[in-house]
Amino acid sequence: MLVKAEVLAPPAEDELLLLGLGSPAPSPSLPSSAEEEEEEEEEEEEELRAAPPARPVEAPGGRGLRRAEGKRRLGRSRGAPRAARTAETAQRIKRSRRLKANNRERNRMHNLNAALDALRDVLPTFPEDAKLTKIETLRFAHNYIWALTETLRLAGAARLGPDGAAAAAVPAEGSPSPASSWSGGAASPAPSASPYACTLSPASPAGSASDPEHWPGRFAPGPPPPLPRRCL
DNA sequence: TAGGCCATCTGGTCCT
DNA sequence: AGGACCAGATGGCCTA
Repeated sequence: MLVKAEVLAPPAEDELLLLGLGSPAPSPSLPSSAEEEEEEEEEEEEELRAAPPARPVEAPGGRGLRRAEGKRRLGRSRGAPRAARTAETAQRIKRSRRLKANNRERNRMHNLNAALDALRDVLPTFPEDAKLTKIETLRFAHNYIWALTETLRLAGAARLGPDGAAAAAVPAEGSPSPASSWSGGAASPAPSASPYACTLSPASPAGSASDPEHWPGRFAPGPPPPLPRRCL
């Protein structure tokens, strides 16, 4: 499943860019990336196009002056020495690539988060439950899949034969059949459409619980239950 | 206020 | 060379 990153992407600031209006004062720690990125990209392209005759050196804050009606700065030839200018050019290109990489990384993480959200959507939780954290979502999904698999296995065994298999299909506690006890009855992988009488316990399936450090807090592994669910 | 969670930046590494 | 992926660092926000 592919989820477009744009869904979660921050609002576009294209208009501002097109109008030549940068954000008033981007905080130093949060460089209003998209915008700055565009600027820098533009700079890089200009840099590359106009490579040999280096552009006049600008003060770090003087971006707005860059396209000042083609007016040449006086003293261009008297500017920084060529070596310094090329060094600065290299610096700017480096910076531009960094910003590009930051942008890609941001999009990548947005995609990851979108996938995580999609996963949350198909996990059975009480609606009033607080949003699962990332790690909780992954662990819950892991256990949920395990529980569904187990349910299918037991249900299949029940259908197959009367000898032993049927007995195995009935949980030891004598509770109703696993499949029917799932909210909505069907072990659908997309149960979000129906209200839930129960929710799965995110407790670990057997086997992966060996490392307690991986199961902190409310996701600590309990005894591996045949059906990790929590009916209150 | 400490701790948990998160988003973002960053530099390194691997892959195409 | 450029992009994807990864892990560490950092700072903000929220809650107990």
